Amino acid sequence: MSASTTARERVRAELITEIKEVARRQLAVAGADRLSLRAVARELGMVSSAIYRYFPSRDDLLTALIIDAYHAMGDAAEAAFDAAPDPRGQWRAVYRAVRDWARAHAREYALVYGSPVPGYRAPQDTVAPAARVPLLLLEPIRACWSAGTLAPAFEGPPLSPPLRAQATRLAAEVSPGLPAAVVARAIVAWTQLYGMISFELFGHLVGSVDPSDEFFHHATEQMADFIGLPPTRGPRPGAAASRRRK
Amino acid sequence: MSASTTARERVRAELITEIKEVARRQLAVAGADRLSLRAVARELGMVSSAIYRYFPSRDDLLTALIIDAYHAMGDAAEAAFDAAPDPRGQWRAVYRAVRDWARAHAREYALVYGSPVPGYRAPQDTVAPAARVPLLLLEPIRACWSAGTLAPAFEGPPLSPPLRAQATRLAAEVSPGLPAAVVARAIVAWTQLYGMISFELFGHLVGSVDPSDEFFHHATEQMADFIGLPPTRGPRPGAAASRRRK
DNA sequence: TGTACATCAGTGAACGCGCGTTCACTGATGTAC
DNA sequence: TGTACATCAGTGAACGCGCGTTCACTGATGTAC
Repeated sequence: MSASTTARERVRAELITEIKEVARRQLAVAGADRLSLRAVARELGMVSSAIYRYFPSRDDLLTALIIDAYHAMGDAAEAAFDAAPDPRGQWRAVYRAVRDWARAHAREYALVYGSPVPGYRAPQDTVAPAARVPLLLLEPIRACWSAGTLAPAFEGPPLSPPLRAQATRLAAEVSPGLPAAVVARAIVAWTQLYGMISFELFGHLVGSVDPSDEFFHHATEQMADFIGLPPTRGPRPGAAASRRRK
Repeated sequence: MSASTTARERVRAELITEIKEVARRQLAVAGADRLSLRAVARELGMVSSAIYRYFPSRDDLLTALIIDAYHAMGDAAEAAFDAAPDPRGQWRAVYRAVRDWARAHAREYALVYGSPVPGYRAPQDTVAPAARVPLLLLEPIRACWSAGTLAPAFEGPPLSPPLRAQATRLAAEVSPGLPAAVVARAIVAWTQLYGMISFELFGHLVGSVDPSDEFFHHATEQMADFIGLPPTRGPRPGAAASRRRK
């Protein structure tokens, strides 16, 4: 682990980053199936076979991009979360951050949440990064539950025994003590969020609520009510950040 | 329009159908980007250029498949709708039919609701077929509204003026008189439904609620409550059909 | 500090593949008189 | 009913393209003594 070894390793790490950046840029233009190792190499001024020093195959490069995308989204959501003043604010912040990230990185979003890339199987390494956003969404729910302030807008149907079992097992892993019914609701909201974003990005809201900003914010509050997060006291979402800076 | 002309046209129509069937079968295996005109021609025992007698380009074949997929899904949903006894039953029936169809035709579903095919732009002809399922979902809501039995589980946030305008315009096109707030809720439910199905098919529920049947049915009822459809009197979803046969 | 050797990065040619689309053409099927 | 002509379906060769991956190789960078 001498200085020189580190130097070589540093160069190597930089090139890996650079390859991923170029690949991401090409992804943004072309979509996942059009992503080509040869094109990436060309843009980097290398010969195509040189890429194989860094990624053993195209699929491995794709996997790296997928993991990066999950993390980029997780980072954005986490930063927004941290800047929010209270549980409902955190909920809003994560919703908004996920959507903003998705709109700014539509192809990367599609890579992760769109149709599975044919022939590609996601390895286990993607599981943890993928869980970051849902875990963040659970956090305000858990906090309110602990504080006794979680007040679902309506009771909803009872859980069937198998669903109760699934939700209980999940709660144990992720937020011990949270009731199964609450977990089930959270999953409903989670799927709504991504369904809404996918519809917006993939063009299915054209003709109904497009542009979608207002609808998005409305759905955010609907789902927060559905979950039972108590209303924020004081200023509304956008204002929260500026209040901090004061 | 003599009999002989019709004969030739009939053969032509049959070949168009056959091409689409083969293409659909290949889609089921490979995914949209791997769909190849040459492969389709090969399977039909034709030379690849012969396809151009029937579809001017690969994109036109894709468009035809997309429209067919919307219609297949619409047909399935409509049949289920027609067999249902009351508004909530219709809601359930459509939810279930859409999911069943999606699971049975995952690649076709992905073609339509997954990532947009790179370089492909959906022409206007897809709009009406795409609207069939959402229109079916609105139907029980409209019926209950007219009957005065629509009872949302909670009031929810007020609509911002722009959202109210969008929802009102949409209601005017689609279900005149339906209040904007109801339309907005319907869209929330609609996006939840497809988000849930996409997550299930694309593997994002692995590790939470997989298998997803129980969760799906739970979400169906949650969303029906959310919308305010009155509960069904008597037997539950599965039983409705057998009751008919009795 | 200097030399012999091992490791690694990158090259360039090649393999073998499949694709969408065009074009001039041959026959067969239908139409008009 | 029969013939001349027009329409259409399908052929086969070709154009021009890009792809992922392998392999033997040259140099440069680092390591051990």
